[in-house]
Amino acid sequence: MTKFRDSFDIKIWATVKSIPAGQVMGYGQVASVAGFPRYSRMVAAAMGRSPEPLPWYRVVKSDRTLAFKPDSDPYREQAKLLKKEGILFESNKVVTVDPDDSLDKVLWGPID
DNA sequence: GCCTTGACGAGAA
DNA sequence: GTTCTCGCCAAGG
Repeated sequence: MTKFRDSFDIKIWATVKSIPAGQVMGYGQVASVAGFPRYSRMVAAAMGRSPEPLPWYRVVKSDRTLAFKPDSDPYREQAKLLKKEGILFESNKVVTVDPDDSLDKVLWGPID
């Protein structure tokens, strides 16, 4: 018998892993895409429980700032990984290569 | 069973 | 720009 959390975690992990490099998603967005609207807070908990390394650093808050405290180690860790993906910062906010960051564009590519 | 806690989200002042 | 309040939902004490 599967607990709610088990199936939830699986979906969340799958969704996080589906985020393209150089692209970021909000917690609420991840939850929604995974099929669990309004479970933004649980997304954070699910990531902490992940048995395998996830691109968790591609998940940021809805206002595009990082979820950790700016002076914490995890914050610096995430910032480092993001930069490695080509994502930069501006006033503590992540900046993707596409300001209009729609996943469609990333997945389908720019339409000439 | 109640209260607090979160890697949250959104809106108001 | 900041700080507060409220909504959200499972987990842990």
